[in-house]
Amino acid sequence: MATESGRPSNFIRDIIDNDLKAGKNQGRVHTRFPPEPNGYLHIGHAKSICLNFGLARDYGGKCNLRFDDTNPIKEELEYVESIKEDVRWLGWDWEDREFYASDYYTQLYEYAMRLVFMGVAYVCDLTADEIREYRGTLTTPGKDSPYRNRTTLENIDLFRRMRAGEFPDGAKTLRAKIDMASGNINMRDPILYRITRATHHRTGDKWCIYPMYDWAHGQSDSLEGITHSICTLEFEDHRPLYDWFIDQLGIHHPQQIEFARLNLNYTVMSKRLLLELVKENYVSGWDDPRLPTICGLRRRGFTPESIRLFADKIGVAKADSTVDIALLEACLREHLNLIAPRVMAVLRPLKVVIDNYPDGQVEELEAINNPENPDAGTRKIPFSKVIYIEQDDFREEPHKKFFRLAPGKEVRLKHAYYITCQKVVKNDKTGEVIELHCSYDPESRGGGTADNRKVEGTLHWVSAQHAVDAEVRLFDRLFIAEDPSKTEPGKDYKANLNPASLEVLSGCKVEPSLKDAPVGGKYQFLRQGYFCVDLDSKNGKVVFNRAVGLKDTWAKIEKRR
RNA sequence: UGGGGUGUCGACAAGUGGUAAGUCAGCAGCCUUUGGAGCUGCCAUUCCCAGGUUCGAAUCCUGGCACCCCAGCCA
Repeated sequence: MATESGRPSNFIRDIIDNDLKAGKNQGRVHTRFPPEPNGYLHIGHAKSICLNFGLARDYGGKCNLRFDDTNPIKEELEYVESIKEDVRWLGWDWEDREFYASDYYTQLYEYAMRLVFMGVAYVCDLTADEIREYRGTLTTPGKDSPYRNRTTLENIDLFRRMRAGEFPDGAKTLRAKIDMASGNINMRDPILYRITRATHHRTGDKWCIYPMYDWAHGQSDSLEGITHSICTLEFEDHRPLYDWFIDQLGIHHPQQIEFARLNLNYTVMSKRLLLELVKENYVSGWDDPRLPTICGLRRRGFTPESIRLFADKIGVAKADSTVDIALLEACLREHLNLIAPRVMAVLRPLKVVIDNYPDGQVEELEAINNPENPDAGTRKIPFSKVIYIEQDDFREEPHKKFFRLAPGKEVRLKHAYYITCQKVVKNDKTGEVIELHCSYDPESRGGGTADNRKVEGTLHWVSAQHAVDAEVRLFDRLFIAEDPSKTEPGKDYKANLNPASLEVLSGCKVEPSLKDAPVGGKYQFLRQGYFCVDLDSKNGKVVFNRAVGLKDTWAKIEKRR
């Protein structure tokens, strides 16, 4: 995990280094993570969170959590709670600096009034359609609103009355008077306030005018003394507007720096699409383990460390990019490999009777908990005459590279004995293999023999009479297409949903130590992958989610054939 | 046709005029009581293209090309 504390070079750190060298901001570094509470956080937000909080950590600065709650129609308390939980879970601490744009509504109103007094903001009576019309297009300039030259006195009066609730929703707006001919559309007299009678999750019905994001954001940063205001690329051409506001007001000037948002293949990251998948029940909820939401990843079995590691590894730059989801998975494996206890679990059981093993005998065999960490110690696992192995670990007619069990072949049972397959029992009708009869070598107890003979394969197993039943959920990517938005004409991203993204296995057999495994507990099922106890586990029923599989060389060999 | 950005390996991404880091993926091998992990080696004579400057260019200059974002009273 060395890279997590390492300091990868990136253009933002270069800027900060230079600022520090130049003595800007009295050497302060103060960032913020500014989510809108209108949805759950996803892995893309995690990139931004780790960037902002990570910068504060590395430069001995601070990072605020600020909710940009300027649109009461879309925002809810449920979302602010989930956001706080997720940021905390990721391992970051905003201490007492939990802020809301709505904390600044009064100040923002006063700032706006200042602009009105200065003659650079006016009340406009144009309808939404008219405003769009007057705005012009990308290639043609807009034209001035007929209300643009109202007197300052009239604007003061009108703006006060907007706030006082004298006009119906949408009847008027407050606009900055900048330049309707600007090539930058954001500068064509942007709207500062709109009239909307909606109950705000924090301010209730106190306000009937709400600031636009563009008006609130820069001033909020300024009020908080933010030095480096880091945001995504699409706000690059808003920067001149934010600068204009700050300069007009003559207040602290944060420096905005834009970076490329995270894209991941085989998934979607937009809040709108995630909301649709949740609302229309394509997934089980915001925390569906197939979703790239933070809570989905958490339920899936991801650790905060693995996500932070991922954020470090993908870096920060300005070029649009799409990161391979395999990198995210690799980060999870890297962390879980170090910390996850190894256990044995048979997902698709095949019964094996060891004919020469004494009836009724049970041995407690010692098993190492984690070869990567000797401190994890050992545990005892029961062995007996009838065990289960994985169906995939037996082949009647094996390929020469198949190192597992086959008629007449000897394999090692992990931590136990060598067994040799003597007889195959099949279902008369279907021909399906339903049971194996094997012999064991009593000299091989613990997994080795005095003659040092080689066995090609080592299998995991579970003693039948001691096994605990479990349900296991296997997840595959939610979409079959690298870029789900690329579809045939007339179809949308949902056409790319993977119909096999969830496979539920019941009747799985896991070793007895897992009987009371805690929700959220993470394990490596030997030779299979990393699994996490799902919150659906209750009254003795254990449910595991496969967070990620182990690298499977055999699967690759088999696929090539 | 306006404005703002970006182009370095299959995917991310360092590089800031001195001769292309690292990670993931892939490939080959070693090792292995997990076909896991670990270890070793290979994987960009070339940086969107074309000119130019220079002893020397991914880095500087000129001209192209491609891609992304912007016309919500969303953020």
